[in-house]
Amino acid sequence: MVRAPCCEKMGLKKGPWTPEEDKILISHIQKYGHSNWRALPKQAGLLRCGKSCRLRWINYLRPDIKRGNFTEEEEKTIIKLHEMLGNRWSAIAAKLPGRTDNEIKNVWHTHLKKKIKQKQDSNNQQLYVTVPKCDDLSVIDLSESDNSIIPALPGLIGSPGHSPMSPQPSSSDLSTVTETSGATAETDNIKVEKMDSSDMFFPLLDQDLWSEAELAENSSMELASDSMVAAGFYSNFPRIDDDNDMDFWYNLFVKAGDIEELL
DNA sequence: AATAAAATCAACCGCACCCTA
DNA sequence: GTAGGGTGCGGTTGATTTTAT
Repeated sequence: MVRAPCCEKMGLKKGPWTPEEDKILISHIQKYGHSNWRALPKQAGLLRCGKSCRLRWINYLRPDIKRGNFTEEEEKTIIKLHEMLGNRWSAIAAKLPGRTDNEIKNVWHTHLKKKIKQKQDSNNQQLYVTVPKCDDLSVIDLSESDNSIIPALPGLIGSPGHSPMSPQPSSSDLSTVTETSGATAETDNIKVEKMDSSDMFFPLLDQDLWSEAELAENSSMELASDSMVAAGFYSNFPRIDDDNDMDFWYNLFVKAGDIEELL
């Protein structure tokens, strides 16, 4: 058997659909359904290939399609699902009644990706520790900040063995994150010194330096990996070289707060 | 008002999977 | 077991619209 070309080139129309074509397609599907997309255009008298008909129906003509802008709630759902599922648009669409995979894909590429990046950028400004050589770093209390994203990092900064990056500031210099006086519980606020991006000492590393396989070696890190991938953290953090370091980053990302709070 | 640049979105393309002969 | 047909999916394109200069 010789496979027939998907679209017989001769005489088949491409490009935007006309209202007349839409009408024909809708009425045909209403009468006969769409059990065979390949045969459908011929039966309906459309000069389109089956693929094109299917796409038009699924993405535009289906009666249950929800038109209009995505709500805040829908956007949050997409972000969350994308964090879990990756670019599996149809799976994401299945969780959003009335929305198509194509539409979600478009919204992701045009809006949400940028939105997340902006959030990340602003979060990075606060999350990442600075080289504390500047004397006049002001101190901000995140509890009063609009961008408060770190609920608490008990025992993280300055605790023994937490030295995951290189070059290292000396322990006495590690004043970048300090607990407020009297902080005793995990929910206590912390203070983070305001930083300038030029002060960052985290080297930019390629994602492959910190592979999924490495993360998967440790189940706890595995938990964090999807969120990290989704948030683009890999490119900003150094690799983990020992268990202490592993604990450090695990605490930082998993205990420090749900990814949702970063978004 | 004219033009350029950026954003948006519908549609196409190629691939992979599943089913069937 | 294998090859082809049908379908669905994700990536990409390009026309159109909107915004900025």
